[in-house]
Amino acid sequence: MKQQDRRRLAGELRSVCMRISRRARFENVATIAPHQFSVLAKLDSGSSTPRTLAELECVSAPSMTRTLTGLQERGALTRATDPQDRRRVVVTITDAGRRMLREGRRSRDEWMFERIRSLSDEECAVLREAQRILEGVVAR
Amino acid sequence: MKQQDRRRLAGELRSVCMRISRRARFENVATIAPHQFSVLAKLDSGSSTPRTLAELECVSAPSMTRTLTGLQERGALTRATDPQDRRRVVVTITDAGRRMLREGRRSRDEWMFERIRSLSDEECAVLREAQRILEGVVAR
DNA sequence: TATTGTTATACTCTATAACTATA
DNA sequence: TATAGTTATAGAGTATAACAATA
Repeated sequence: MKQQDRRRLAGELRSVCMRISRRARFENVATIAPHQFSVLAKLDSGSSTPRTLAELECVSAPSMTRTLTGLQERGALTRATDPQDRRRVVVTITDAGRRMLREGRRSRDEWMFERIRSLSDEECAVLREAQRILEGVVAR
Repeated sequence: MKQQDRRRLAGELRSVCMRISRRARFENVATIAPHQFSVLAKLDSGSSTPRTLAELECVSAPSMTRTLTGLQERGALTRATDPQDRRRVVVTITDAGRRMLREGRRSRDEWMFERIRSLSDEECAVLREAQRILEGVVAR
């Protein structure tokens, strides 16, 4: 495939991903905001600290403090000072947080599922393969 | 493909589209914000009014007023009262606005292109086909 | 009286700078 | 003196309510 064609493919793929992303976000009834959702997803695979979370999410430390406070007020996580280094705070997801995460996922996926279900098996196979390739692309 | 598998595919596709969307947005050097970019893209295919643009963009009328004012201050568009119905304002993109739009597109697409260029021809073919299917999905 | 657009005001999420506690 | 986290404050972008101009 020529470089020119790849450039066009890149542009069109980027565009369609953005539109899907936008609609899956807008057209759902999520009770949890995107930035909160993203933090809970990180915490679901293990406890962390505010600083680490801020770096992973590409936001400032004060922004993360605020996000964590909001989630804590809703009972989605706990904050505890690390006994080893008492400057540090260990953030841990709660069962309620896991429920919010699950509900958020379900809500977002519903939009996509409604549009996938009417496709042919062949089309789904292409999308499955594309998803695998894109996982590699985004991992870089 | 079983319903269960489709549901999982939907979730994973939605997720990877969001991550791509997020990174293509964050990791670019765009001089134009996403909501401004989106409005200019609409105007590029023809003049419009604040109200229509607000509805297309799913934002309130005052928000659109603000966005338009910002773009106008940067010389990206003009506002003129409609002589037929003097309550209405006709918004038109300028040449400077078209240049911003082009530059914004180039900047966003660059991230994706850098990751597409090292794929095999076969992988690109799958992505091309997937893009076509996803265009249909998002059109609904 | 209804419609189009803007202004007034407030809320949320973001950032940088200043501060506190601990190492 | 350096680091982790929070608080203070300000700047975007958003919304609803109130307003002016026009139909």
